Amino acid sequence: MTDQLPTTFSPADIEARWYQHWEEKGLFRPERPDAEAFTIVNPPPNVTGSLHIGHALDNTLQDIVVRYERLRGKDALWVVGTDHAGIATQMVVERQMEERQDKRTNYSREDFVEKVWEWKHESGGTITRQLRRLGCSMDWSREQFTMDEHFTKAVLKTFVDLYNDGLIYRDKRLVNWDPKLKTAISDLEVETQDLKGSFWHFKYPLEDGVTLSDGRDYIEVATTRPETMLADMAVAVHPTDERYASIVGKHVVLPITGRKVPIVADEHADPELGSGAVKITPGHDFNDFEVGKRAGIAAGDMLNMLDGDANVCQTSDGLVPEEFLGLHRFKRDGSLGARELVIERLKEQGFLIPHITKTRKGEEQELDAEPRTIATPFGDRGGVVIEPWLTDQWYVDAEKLAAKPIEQVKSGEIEIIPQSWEKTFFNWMENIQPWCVSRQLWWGHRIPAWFGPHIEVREDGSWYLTSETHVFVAETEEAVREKARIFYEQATGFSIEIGLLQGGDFRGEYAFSGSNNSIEVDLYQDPDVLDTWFSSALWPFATLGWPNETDLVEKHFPNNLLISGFDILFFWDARMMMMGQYNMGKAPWPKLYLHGLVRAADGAKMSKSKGNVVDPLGLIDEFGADALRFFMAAMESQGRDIKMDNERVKGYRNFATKLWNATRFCQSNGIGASSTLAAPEARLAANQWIIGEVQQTVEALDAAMADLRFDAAANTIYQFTWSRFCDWYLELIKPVFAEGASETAAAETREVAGWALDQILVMLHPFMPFITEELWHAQGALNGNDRSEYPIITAKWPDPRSHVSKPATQAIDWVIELTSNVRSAKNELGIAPGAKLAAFLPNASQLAASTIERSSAAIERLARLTPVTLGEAPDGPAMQVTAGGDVFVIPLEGIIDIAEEKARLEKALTASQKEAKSLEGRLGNANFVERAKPEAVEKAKADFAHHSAEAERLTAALARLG
RNA sequence: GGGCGUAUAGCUCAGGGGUAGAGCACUGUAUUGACAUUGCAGGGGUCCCAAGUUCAAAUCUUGGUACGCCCA
Repeated sequence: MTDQLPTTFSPADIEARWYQHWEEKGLFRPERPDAEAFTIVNPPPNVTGSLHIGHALDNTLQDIVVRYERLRGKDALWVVGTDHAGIATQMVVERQMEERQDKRTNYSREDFVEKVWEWKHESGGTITRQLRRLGCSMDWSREQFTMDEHFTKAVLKTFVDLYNDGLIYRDKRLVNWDPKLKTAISDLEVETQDLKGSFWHFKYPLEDGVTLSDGRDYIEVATTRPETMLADMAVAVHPTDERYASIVGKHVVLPITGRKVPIVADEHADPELGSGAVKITPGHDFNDFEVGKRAGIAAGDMLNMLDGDANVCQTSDGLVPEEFLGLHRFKRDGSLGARELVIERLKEQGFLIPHITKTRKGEEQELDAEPRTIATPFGDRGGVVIEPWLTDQWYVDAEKLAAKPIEQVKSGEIEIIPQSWEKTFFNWMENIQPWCVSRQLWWGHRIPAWFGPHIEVREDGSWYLTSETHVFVAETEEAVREKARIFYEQATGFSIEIGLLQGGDFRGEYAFSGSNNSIEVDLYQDPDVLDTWFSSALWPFATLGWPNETDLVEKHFPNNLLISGFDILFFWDARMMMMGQYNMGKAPWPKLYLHGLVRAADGAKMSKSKGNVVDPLGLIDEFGADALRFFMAAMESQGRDIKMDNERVKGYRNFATKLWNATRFCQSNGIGASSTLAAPEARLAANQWIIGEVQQTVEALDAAMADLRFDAAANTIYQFTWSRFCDWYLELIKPVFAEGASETAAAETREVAGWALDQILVMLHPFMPFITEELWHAQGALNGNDRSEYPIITAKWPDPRSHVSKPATQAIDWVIELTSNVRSAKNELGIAPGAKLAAFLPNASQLAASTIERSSAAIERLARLTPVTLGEAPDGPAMQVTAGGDVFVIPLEGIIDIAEEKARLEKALTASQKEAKSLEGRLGNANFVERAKPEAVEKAKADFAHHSAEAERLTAALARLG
């Protein structure tokens, strides 16, 4: 530590140094075995991620809370780690391969996964380095990764337990299929966008001889997805629709494929919409799937016309013409797709009903289709249109798991802040759909399920292999072998050897071989991995070692609080509630704090494509991490997004500089570190006053933190530091250090000022950790109070144990009022602000008399009044200034323009009279006096007295001027 | 279509039954003793509109308008 602080605060010079110090000394999680725990888990950023402005907000808020609780003596643990981010990470590595003309499928699954791990070790630490730059005090010694061995164990156990409880099951139904990434995704990963599209109208001819009542031999259907007509399995009409009542149960013969499909009655068909008849493609549309099921079509029998790339494939009935096979679902990269060819063929064959419209000139024109806005589903990662596709996937019974969390939020066991999010939460949770958790990826937690042949045993004890699959779910290979062995031995009565094969994407026949004495059955592991969010849902306890290491789990679960952006309320927060309840029997945390988005300065959402992304690291370089953090805290009011404002960040950089310079001032007067937590004894009014102000500030700050009002907390410490400590206290004590002043007073003031500054540093530390640590040590060095073993990060939160001195408060407030009024009057009258003036105070109040006696130096220095004579002023032109009930007369022969002074006083008088009159009116209203709250009446009376007294004083002052 | 949120000074936002606050910006002013990344002083607001409740509404209720977000 250098003896003298540089004149300007340079964040870059201290940030890295202090961070390294904290981390190396283990100060982010000091040993506090007996202390009360405080635990927050960090939302694990994607291992592929880099710090964006949203992370800066999220992590600043968490760090403020964690540092605050650590200062308050808690055993504060901030769990940190990264998420393996299945899709995102696999995409990153695949993209890198592409750049080298390489691809995933050139490798075995094992080799590819090995390459992802290599990538993770080399490049996966970006965001963790960046979090350090922000000053986040996480427990890096226990850094977690969702694919760590112990974490994987937790994931497998959860899956197996859920399976055994019937809460995870395999089902064949439509999923949201991303044809680019070739994986299923969950509902939440689908983003709907409104696109301009078309609505085509077709004629579907009725089977031989059937006509509608109006004689038509066709039925009209309309669709936004004409290509799916290749897999149509029905036409639906509303059961009450009389137009079609006669043909329900009859058939249409589809153009192109010639497939004969029934006309069914179903409520899904809206008689008001179009013709009232809709084509039904159960294999490629979520609504149609339900209609199909109601019409008695089993999921396994639904026609599928697309492969995993969304190219046309042959349906099981073989009716799709050759020319369609292999075409993409719709136009892509300039090549026409199945959609376009279907339109062309229908048009040629006269089955397309044109859309008639008018041009701007009023001429009729014929279009192939009606233009329409279509809500189109996109995959949030792949960015292509989602295809509803019929596959076997694993589903979590979310409805059952959601029941308890819903109850907990309703009962207040889990508090959501701000509360307005509760409705959104309930709305989703109460209508929750089965959660598709399997993903057709290579990077992730492999699903612990093995498939083998299914065996049926007849009543006579004989058995046979069916075409079905038998699923074995267990945490370990040994357990799977054992389960399978028992199953097959019991069914067959033979001795069974189980082989476990990992041979990739097996969907074919099962091996069942050997002689009667020793049969070998080969099982294949499900090639799929789990949704990333399945594992991160376990974060609040799996990071603590669950299902092992119960001491950490016991102390730190449930966590105390979760802070997250509202954008992951469903993805993550709600699922943690479900899994916390399921695995631990408890809510993962009692409080969920949701913050908003950080937006660009113009209010737009930041996005790479818009190019309006603000890099938090750039802001740290420019203004320092402390300033950025303070900005985030000061702007974080509950329930509103934050608009980026660099000027404001700059303002908080200025605030840091202000504090820096205040400390330099203190040092130049020998004010150094304090050695007590309690406030020092003080006799001087200014010192008593600042002690009281510290006390009030701690109270206000604690209250704000208890309510998680980060803005109020930040503003409290900001206002105290700048507007109280710097602007008034330091000015008030300057005379104490003047030559010839009392050494006792100076000593007391050094004690108190050093203590007050220390309290500021500690209170500010959660918000501005770097500068406060730097100044803390500088203060220690100044008076030989070595703090190398007592850094601020693990210091003690203020506890002044003192009461506010009322007389001191009144005296200092009076000095402040006098000073402000003198300054204001001088300014208005154009008198040099520095001019020292003699003043007279007739009829001094007791407060005035004693304060003038005790604090004449301060009055001279601040109000620049000297000497002050208690008594009548000589006649002549004078400026008159009030403070409380006292009127100072300041003679200004030759300097002052009487007319100006009169005008000034008259302006003030008018204002006072106006106030007084309004209050008088209110007090004259019987209704007010009778019905208003007594406090309100009292206050009105007091205000009236004050204003009328002020008006009297001003009237008298004007009279003096003649 | 359903739900949620927001509307307060030029800008970004707090607040909240007793006629309004912060930061920035703006105006004037100050420069040997911590700080111009500063000090001092000042100007600036029918608190979106309308009705209702009330002694009293910017604040509560209802309706409307505008903007934003989420879900279908």
